Amino acid sequence: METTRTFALRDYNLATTLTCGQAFRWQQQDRWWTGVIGTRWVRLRSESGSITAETAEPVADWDWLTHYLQLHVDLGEVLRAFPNDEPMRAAVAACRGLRLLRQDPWECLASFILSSTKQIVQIRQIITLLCERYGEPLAVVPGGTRASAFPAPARLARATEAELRACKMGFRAPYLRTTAGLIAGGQCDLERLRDLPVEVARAELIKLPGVGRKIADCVLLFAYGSQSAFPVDVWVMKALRQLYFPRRRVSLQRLHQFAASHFGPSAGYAQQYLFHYMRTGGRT
DNA sequence: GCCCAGGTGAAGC
DNA sequence: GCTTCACATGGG
Repeated sequence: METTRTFALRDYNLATTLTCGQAFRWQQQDRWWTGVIGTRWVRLRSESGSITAETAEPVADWDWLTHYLQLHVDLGEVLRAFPNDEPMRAAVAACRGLRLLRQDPWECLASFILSSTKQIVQIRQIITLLCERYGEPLAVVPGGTRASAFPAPARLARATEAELRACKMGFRAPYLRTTAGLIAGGQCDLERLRDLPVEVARAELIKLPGVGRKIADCVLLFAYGSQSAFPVDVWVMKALRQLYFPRRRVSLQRLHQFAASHFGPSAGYAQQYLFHYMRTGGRT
């Protein structure tokens, strides 16, 4: 049992991974990245060849952290499965060490319901308010900033629409509240979806209010790890059209077909590389 | 003021 | 089927 542990690894850009728009609660404080994974407060520090983690309370088994960070993944193997074309070579060069996390399905689903037509900085604001107001307080290190767990579905289902709107989520409030109720009531079982074929799980997710193809694909990829999920938002659409179909009109449906056939067994990773590449304009 | 942001659902054709 | 529009809020 200890509160600190160091993990040896390579090809892991912690800062890019935690801020590239897949998770929304990580904050930089001095040399540490502070966040919450499940019901544990944790902070992470990256050094060359290792990541050091510190928790508030002693930990016997660190699997929750290595699983979240996907430390066992061989990034070289992932990248070798990318198509060998110019757009992907440029994206890889711009996103050194970018990894996919493996997040909690409910937090991921709720976060992306709040993401629609919002900039990442605003999504972070909304989620911060939501956690402060409705999440269970967590133990932190002495002198650490207060922290809360992501609010449980039942807690958000119990909030009023007006209360949720006060967290600045606007028209997304009824979507979040109703979906929270369906999860809390067991009409949708997020743990069961983990074991279903990806097409079936996607169809189940899309039944939830405020969840369409894009948000369903985010949950399939970021929470369940389905590499065939390829979320197409405005940035990825821009990337596909500019880089693969310049000066042509291509429908969203056609882009999905192209993505499904072109990007291979690391498609989900390829999507995140294109997303980050476009958002940062090729800067690292 | 204007356009845009990790979209979705409903209404119109 | 596909296209258009409303929906809140804040950044640039």
